[in-house]
Amino acid sequence: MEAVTKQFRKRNAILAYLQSTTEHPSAEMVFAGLKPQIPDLSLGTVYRNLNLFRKQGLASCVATVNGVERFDGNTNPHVHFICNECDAVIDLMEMQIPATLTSTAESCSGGQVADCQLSFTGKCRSCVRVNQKGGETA
Amino acid sequence: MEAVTKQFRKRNAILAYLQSTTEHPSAEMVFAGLKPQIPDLSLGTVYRNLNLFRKQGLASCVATVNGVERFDGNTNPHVHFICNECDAVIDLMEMQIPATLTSTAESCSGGQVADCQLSFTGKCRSCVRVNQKGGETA
DNA sequence: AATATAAATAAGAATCATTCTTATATAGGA
DNA sequence: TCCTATATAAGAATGATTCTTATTTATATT
Repeated sequence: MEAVTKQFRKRNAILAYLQSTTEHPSAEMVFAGLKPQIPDLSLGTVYRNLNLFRKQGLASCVATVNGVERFDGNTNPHVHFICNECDAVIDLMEMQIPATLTSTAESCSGGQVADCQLSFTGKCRSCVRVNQKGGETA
Repeated sequence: MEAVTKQFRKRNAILAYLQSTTEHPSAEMVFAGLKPQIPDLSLGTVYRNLNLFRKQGLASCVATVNGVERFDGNTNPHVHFICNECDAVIDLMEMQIPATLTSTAESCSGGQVADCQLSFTGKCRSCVRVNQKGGETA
């Protein structure tokens, strides 16, 4: 049948994928996630559209973990936790970024602030658990 | 004469360079800065030692700007401003990272927080100035 | 001093995430 | 239909970083 237009089908799928997950995927992760449903998707298309979304403000790169950029389709500024063990990037939605911070940064820097990133690194809940269960043999 | 030991001479020079600047240099920038005084310095040595310092807690990567890691020899947690135009990474030393943030993050995440990064992106003071001087011809 | 061992380094190769190039396909307008 | 724009696939190119190998240097031991 194929009555529906094909235009932007892949672009839309990439954006939808990004907005449907909180795992803050890399380009490869988006590609791997969509490939089963879109067998003729190419990695270059993922990269190209992610960069487009970034320019349009529909997505942003929230971290670079082990040399790999991690994207977020949630454009509301929020806090992240990055696990040094399993490379997970986790939202801390309960936390607020103090509103005064940005204006303070603007006056301190003398420049124009466009964005604010607040993130914590360490060992995430599951990795803490795993280590406890195993027990330390030191 | 060359009475002084040569051991760690390059390692020390790299650490000293990192600690003497606030420009948050990349490995290439450290290499370029030291090459005149140490003509037989190799880029691999810079990378290797920067990673060593990172493991030892003597330095950290505070940002990845345009795919390039930027290092900091100042181990006191502090705030950074990253310019999207000139790629400068600037300290905002006057700003404090609210002490409560880290403990809140730890309880919210359920994990163990090792570090906190707070940074602002936008247009730095000099880039704002340049654009004003030139005037917009739109 | 001679030897052995271990760490530091230079040089360049290898890796790998990302970007770029080219050709093809598709949509919309004249 | 013809023309122009954009989207895409495929794979090549780029470039930051890491790895490998051989060499050098320091230290400990004789």
